[in-house]
Amino acid sequence: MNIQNLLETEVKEAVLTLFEASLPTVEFQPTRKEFEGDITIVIFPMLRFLKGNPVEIGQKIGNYLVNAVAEITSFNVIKGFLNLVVSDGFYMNYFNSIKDEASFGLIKIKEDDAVMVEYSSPNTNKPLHLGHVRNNLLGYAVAEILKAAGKKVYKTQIVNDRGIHICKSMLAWQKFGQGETPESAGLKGDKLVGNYYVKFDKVYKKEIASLVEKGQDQASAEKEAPILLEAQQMLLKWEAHDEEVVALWKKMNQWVYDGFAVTYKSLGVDFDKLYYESNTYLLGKDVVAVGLEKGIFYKKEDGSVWIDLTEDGLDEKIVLRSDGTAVYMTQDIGTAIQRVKDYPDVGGMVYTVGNEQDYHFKVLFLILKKLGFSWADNLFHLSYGMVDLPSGKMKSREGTVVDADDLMADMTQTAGNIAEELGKLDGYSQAEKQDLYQIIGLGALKYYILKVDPKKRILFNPEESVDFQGNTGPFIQYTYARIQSILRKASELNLPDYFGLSELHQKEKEVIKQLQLYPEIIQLAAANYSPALIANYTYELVKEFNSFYQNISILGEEDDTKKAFRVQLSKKVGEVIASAFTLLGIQVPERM
RNA sequence: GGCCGCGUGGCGCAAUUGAAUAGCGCAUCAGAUUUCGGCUCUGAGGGUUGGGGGUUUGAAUCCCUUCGCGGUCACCA
Repeated sequence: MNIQNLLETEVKEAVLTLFEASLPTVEFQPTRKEFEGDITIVIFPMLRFLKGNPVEIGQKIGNYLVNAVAEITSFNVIKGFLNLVVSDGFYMNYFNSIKDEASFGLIKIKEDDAVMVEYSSPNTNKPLHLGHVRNNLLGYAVAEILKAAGKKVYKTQIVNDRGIHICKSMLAWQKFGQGETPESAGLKGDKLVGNYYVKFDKVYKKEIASLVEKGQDQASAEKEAPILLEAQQMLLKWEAHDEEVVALWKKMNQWVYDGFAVTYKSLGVDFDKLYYESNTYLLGKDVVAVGLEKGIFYKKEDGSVWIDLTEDGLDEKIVLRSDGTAVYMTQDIGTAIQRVKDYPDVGGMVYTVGNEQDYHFKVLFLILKKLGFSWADNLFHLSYGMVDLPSGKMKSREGTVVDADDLMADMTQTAGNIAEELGKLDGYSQAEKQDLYQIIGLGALKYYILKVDPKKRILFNPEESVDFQGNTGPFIQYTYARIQSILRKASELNLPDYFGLSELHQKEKEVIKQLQLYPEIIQLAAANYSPALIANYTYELVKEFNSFYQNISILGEEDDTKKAFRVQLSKKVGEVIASAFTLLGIQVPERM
């Protein structure tokens, strides 16, 4: 029970007896540091329900609470703010109640309340890059946060494994590959296939140039370049289930999947269920037929099917081509429905997709709602901004992308260099060091990306992104490691296991107050799909701990009971840091 | 051009639901501690929250307007 829940009913009670008015809610705030008190009640919103001077009202409620609630020892009123001082005993009891709770703040999963979280969803013609990294980190973290808030979660992705872009790399390999394989080339499969995608583009550009030289105009040259026509032929063959093409497609896709598996493993993300576009690209057409009957969609003269969303402030959108084939929207409608068929407990979905598709998802959700699906009210587009480099925008064909594997290797390397300079890892084996560097490097990367609001674009500077100071992953990891060191030392001291203090140091109180927020933060983060909230909370906790650490001696204290308490408090802070970082997909090191 | 998003000290980011003097980190300066573990802590300087107007007891937050940046407006995905 935290103080807020305790006070809410008491305050309502107070207002009822003092002013004969009933309040729907009470507004709480942590008291600002410069004022005396632990929790603050804002009087202003009450003025709508009862008349009077805010200061007087505050005084009266304050008096009432001090008398009625044992945990409130005193109060002061400044303007419309009622600052309450909460007794040390309350915080001590609170801490005792959570100190052995292993899954503090986490809510047990309710099986009947499932969410499907989609993220990653790459194309199978090139390796993952920095943009995917943000996507994966966000999607994974949101999935874990939802779990922590008690939702059953299915992590999924839809693999873009078909289409003209896949045929391009297949064709280039067929023409120029000379049987090269990932083994023979010594390359990850996704890298190898990506190279042929680039190769295709080069040849294609050359062909266009030579056509233009022969007098053709640019636009038609782009459409008639022989290699492009060949790729289109290949797609037709694929759709006709041509054995040879399908075999090649399977082989090369498998190379890519093997490569992705490695990248996902180093990123630390996973999936419960994979969907493949090759299986879903025909879905949705039957639903369109149903919607057409219901009058949700309409048919144009050429046979194409549309939906008119002008009344909703959007425009008209096509859902079926005139030749009867599905478009992107059709597939997404069908896939969403398929997912609920596969997992009937799913009552909502989260789509982790870049903000260039904001409009698409707005339309998709609206269509699903109009089609009358009960779960359509619980769809969320986890939209995020682009990741730019100091050099500008990333473009795959121009080679200005940052490859995900290279990036992680770089971060690990940089973390290693910095740690090496700082020393203190003597006695570690090379393998242990490498492990640690990876934990730190990835911690830096993940925290750097997750701490900012997803909506904002990120300017990613690889050189500056590994930082060990301030609001960074490594700084928090470092604090965690320091706590572990304290615990190791403490375990040699033979401290009493019982403790209970009647008085708390202000810094101890502050740390407990910060711990107290953790369960609320998880709920809030889940409600807002916001890993950033967790990240920034963790940093606040670390700062609070450091201030505590600086101001009072933990192991130097002569009183064993106090020492034991402070060790327990440090331990709990460590646990919450680890717990919060786990939600973000970041590991914490025992030493660093 | 229509629609959507963003704009906060030099830089990078915060700020539940509209609340107290807009916080924090880097960087700069001055101290403290140097105790378990180094990069810990305290303080200072630095802001008309892009500009203008409005609603409100109260606005970074809501409304209008304007400027800047980005995205999107395909029978592509």
